[in-house]
Amino acid sequence: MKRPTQADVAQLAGVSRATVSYVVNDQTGGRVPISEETRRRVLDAVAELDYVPDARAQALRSGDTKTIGLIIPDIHNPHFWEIADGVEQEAAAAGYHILLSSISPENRHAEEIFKNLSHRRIDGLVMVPSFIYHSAEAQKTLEYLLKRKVPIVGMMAEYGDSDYKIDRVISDYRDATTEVMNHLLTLGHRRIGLIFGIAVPDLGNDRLLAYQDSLEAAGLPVDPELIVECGPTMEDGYHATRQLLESASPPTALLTINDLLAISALRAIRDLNLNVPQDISLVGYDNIPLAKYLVPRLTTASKDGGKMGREAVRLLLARLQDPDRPRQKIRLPARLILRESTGPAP
Amino acid sequence: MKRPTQADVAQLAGVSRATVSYVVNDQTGGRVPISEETRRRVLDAVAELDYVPDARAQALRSGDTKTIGLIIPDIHNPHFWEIADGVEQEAAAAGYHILLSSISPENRHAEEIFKNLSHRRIDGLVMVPSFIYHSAEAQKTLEYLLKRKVPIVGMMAEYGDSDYKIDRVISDYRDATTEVMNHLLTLGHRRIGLIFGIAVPDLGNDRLLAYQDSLEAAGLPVDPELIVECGPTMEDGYHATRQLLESASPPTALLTINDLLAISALRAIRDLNLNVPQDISLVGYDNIPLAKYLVPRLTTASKDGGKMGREAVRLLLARLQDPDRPRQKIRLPARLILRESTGPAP
DNA sequence: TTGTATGCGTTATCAT
DNA sequence: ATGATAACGCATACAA
Repeated sequence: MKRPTQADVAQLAGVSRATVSYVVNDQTGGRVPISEETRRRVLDAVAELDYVPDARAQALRSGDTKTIGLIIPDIHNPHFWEIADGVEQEAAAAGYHILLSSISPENRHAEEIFKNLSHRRIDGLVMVPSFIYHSAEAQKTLEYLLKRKVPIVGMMAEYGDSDYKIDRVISDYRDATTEVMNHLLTLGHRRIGLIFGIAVPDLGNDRLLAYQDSLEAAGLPVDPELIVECGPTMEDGYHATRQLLESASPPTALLTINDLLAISALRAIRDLNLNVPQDISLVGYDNIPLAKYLVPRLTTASKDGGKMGREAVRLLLARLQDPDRPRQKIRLPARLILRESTGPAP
Repeated sequence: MKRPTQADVAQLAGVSRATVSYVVNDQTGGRVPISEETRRRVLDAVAELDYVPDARAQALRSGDTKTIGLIIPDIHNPHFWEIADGVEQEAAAAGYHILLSSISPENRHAEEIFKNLSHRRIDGLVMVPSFIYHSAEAQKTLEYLLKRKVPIVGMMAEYGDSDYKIDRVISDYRDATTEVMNHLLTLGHRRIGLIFGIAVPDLGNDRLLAYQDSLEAAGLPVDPELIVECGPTMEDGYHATRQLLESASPPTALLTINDLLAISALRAIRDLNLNVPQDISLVGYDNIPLAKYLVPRLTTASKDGGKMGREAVRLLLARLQDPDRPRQKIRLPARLILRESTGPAP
């Protein structure tokens, strides 16, 4: 069965198409008055036919699609779901839909997806822009969108202050990492390892930098042996941890790039018959919801992904309303959450 | 800067709009021949202007939006993210985008979201239809879409065989639960608890039913005290577990409705100074990626959400091609995955 | 208070 | 080999 159009409704109600439009869009409250009689007839016809306006035509006509693109780097990381959740909620509340793309680094389609978003004429874009840095093609598309004044909000680290002219939700783990390091140093740890499992180069540099700085500030050497770079999966993290702990002089404390890898590190530690935190202290990042249910409860740093997502959308909607407002930066500090996985150095 | 349209390109290239369309859509290979000369001029103009066709206009013209709606019940459950991931991948490969909606039970906007999907003229819909059952409004919208021949694929349990005329990816835990129960029974467990943390009534009935049937088949009573209904969050699961284990006669084995709740149950068990599996056996569902990294490694049943998602999209695309093909059911069996969290009854 | 006419950017059907 | 033109469904300025 064909979908009814405005014209069908108009015909059934015995009015013109314009009138249907007025009634459906409630312009009645505004400038165009509609008689109760007509109004009812139209509404009846709408109900009768199950008429639903066609968003494509509306979009074509009005210029905006009521759709926001969302690009996240790794769909398998709960931290990014929280962001997505926040974005979805805030957007839905404002009548916007989310076009979700997960651009993982293995995904060669990155540029294609990105370009497709432009093709779709999204009203705005929220992204974790890490993937941008290493794709010239993606950068070009970004420039394109920018030139067309498509509002873009990036959720990024402070340090990676590339000069794209976009609104930002800034949240990184630099200060939190300094806190973590001080915490561990105070507990007497001198050899602190870092499981650096990242999907894309540069991602996680906030943590790496602060880690190195803290070490130097404490007059400790930065031992490259203690920094294990690996892939972003739990399996990568598991093997990296084993490798590190089985080395000649293993660390007494371990930072992992995120809570997921902390879980696999926990497993690796257990498989080596060591205990957390007695034998080794462990710290994750992101404070994913289950972190506080782990055994032991995980010490971690928290970014509040939900809030990041909501703030990002708020920024986006504000710019949509006023395209020329000054560029904004919203800073969402990360908090250190002390739980049970850290303790005195053995 | 305004976005360039087909007309702008045509003007710059000194050709008609139709010609631009031909070149851009590569109809040249098909029936419409274009001279190399013209072709080049158009392509140059496209590059010059950074012209990107407007999907809205294309959609309006062609009738389809290259967009698939996806409705999942709980954005916080990794299982559903795996489904989403599968859907996204398969859809992207075919040039489709995903419009994601998470309809949680607390979300009063359920019908609204659903209706909105219709408003958007999505080409098809993939959903976990549990939420449908309890919203008359949602049912109406479903009927509406069905009547309009919008392809819908449901990912559901076998038993909940409502008679909507849709394609299905069937996957439930009925048989897997029977396996689980036999496994536990064989290990000597006689009092087996069930943490039934569900977001929506009826969800999880596959597990509940098989649980009860297995008990009866073994000549064991179904003790309502052993079945704790609670909400879907980890906190709910934590409290439910404590409540159950602190009761007069606690179980020696525990099923939780999903792995997330199993993690919180693990925590609760630990807080009561009990050990898994020595004091109590624990089984989850969904085999989320981190299940095998838990301490102890979690025995669970697995549904392969990624595959469910991919199959769902395949079904959808097939029906898009041939709207009148016979209705399909794809059955994806769940597997029992024995790990370390189950052992002999104490 | 309502109807008429026009255009949004495409594509497909005719002509030429 | 290319161009003119008519839809697609809607919203709005303007006319009545």
